[in-house]
This record gives sequence, C-alpha cells and structure tokens, in this order.
Amino acid sequence: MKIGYPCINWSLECKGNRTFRLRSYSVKRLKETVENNLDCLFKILKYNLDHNILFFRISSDLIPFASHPVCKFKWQRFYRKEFKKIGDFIKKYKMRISMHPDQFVIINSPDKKVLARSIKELSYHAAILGAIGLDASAKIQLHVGGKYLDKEKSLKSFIERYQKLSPSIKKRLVIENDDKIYNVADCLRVHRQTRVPILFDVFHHSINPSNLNLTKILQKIKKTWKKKDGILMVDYSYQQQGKMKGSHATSINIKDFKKFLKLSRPFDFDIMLEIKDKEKSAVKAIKTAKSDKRFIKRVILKKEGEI
DNA sequence: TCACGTCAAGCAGAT
DNA sequence: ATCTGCTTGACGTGA
Repeated sequence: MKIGYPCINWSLECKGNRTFRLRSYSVKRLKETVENNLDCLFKILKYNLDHNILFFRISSDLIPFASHPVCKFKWQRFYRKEFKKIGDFIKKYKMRISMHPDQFVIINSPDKKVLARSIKELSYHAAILGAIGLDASAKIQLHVGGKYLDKEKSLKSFIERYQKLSPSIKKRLVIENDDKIYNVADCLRVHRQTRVPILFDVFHHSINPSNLNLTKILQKIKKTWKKKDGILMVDYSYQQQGKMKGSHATSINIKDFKKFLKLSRPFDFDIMLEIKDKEKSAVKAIKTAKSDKRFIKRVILKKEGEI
C-alpha cells in the first residue's frame, strides 16, 4: 500500500502543470513551460519521497497542447535526459505513477471527432509514461464515458472502441467507476469483454453504487489486475459537506479514513487521495496508515546523500 | 499591480 | 437556459 495525491503540491512554490493559451503557442513558449513543468515534477517527487508519499498522479498539462495539431515539436526526444532523470528517480524509490486524462477524453462518444481527439490524447499520456521509462504498472485511468440516452448501446460502444486501441494504450488503460452512469457492476461487465483492469473509486461508489459491498468489490476487482499491472489502485475521497453532490472533500477526515483502512482489510492496493488540499491530506493519511501492515515505507538507502 | 473575461476539448445533473 | 463539477483556477489583456 502506497498513498498519494494528484498533480499539484500546494506546499512547493512551483507548479508542474503550468500552461498557456493556444493563441500564445510558440515553440519557445512551449519549451519554457515544459522545462518548468519537468523541473517542478522532479521537485514534487523529491518532496514526496521525503514525506513517504510513494504514489503520484502526473498532471495531463505536463506538455501543453501535446495532442493538438498545433504541436509539431518532438518533445520526447528533446527532453530525453529530463525524462530519464525523472524515471530513474521513480524506479529507484519504487514509486507508483498514474495519469488521468481529463473530461474531454471519451472513447464511446458517438462523435467521431471526439473519439479521434481522445485517442490522440491517450497516445500522449502513454508517450509520457513511456518516455519516463515506466512499465505497465504505471496506469492511465479513464471513465467508460457518456450515456447518450442509451446506456446499453454506449457501454457496448466502449467495448468495441477499446478493442481497436493500440497496444501501447491498452497496456496502461484502466477504467474507473464514475459518479453518475457506469458503476462498479457496469465496469465489471466491460472487463469481462475486454479484460481491462478496474480502478475502484470509493467516492463515486458511494454516490453511484452497485449492489456489491466493499469486500465483494475488492475481491472481484483485485482479479482484474494481472501481475504486470501491479497491485490495484483505489481513488479515495468523500463528499464535501454543503457543496453540490460530487464535490470532493477539502481535507481528509482521519476517522473515516481509519474506518476505510479497517473495512478494506486484508486487501492491498495503492490509494490516491482525491482531496483538495493534496499533499497535506496525504501526509495525514500516511501518519494514520503507518501502523497498518500493508503500508510501504520509503526505501532506505545504504549510501546516504544520494538524493 | 490588479480586476476580470476567458480559456482546445464533453457530458450530465442541479438550479 | 445556465451553471457546476470533474484532477484545478490560471492566463493574459487592459487599465
């Protein structure tokens, strides 16, 4: 069990997800931004290591407009050294990495243009993880997609489209139960047809449940992850009181988290805390989880001063 | 330096 | 019809 947070670290000065407007696109601007983002990503990973945070979701904004036709820049080759440095660090300390393309990436959309853009965006995500040199345990998580007035048809559409994806995307793609349409049971149906692993989102399940309980879910979902995929990933959050349904919590509730750790035994998984205050909640969660037998502490190096 | 209109991209549900 | 949430406000122009 590793615990992590997505994309942004509020304690550090720098941001690894800086971007700019399409109108201001230039190779110079892109380079400046990417250099900042890669440099900051490395700083975040160092911060994470110092705080025992061994799971991290890399921002989709790492290379702005990478999947847009405007971008002809060969960033993979140009930043080979930087990617290697980041990758070596991640591998050395056995960190887990994921990515989550944003809401525009939809595989089952009836609009072919949306599908084409989505595939380009997925290729970009796979290219990042490949450039960093990570194996198939570094995942790209996606929802099944829209309903389009016919859930059955739309679910089947996802399955058909998934089967046509390139091996480099399939190697990393996992599907996540969402908060409105496709619950865990629906994801399991997709899995049976595609063998795609399922990422369990605790919060979405609480809003859009299936009739399975937590133990049953973990039992079933665990089997969807093969050895090469690594142990399963779980997204953890809960409803922010007083906000609209679906709003993520601003800060972790340790009492609830403890309960979740207890209820989820003996299953082992990596936990992504989708909580607004990011690393602050991760640090708190780790303090709580440290006594749990499943929790993995940072690798202690014999030679100190290596980082 | 700051206010504020706008930003590549989709979709569903609440209001 | 418009707004909100989703991984999240932040970019950029004009004053």
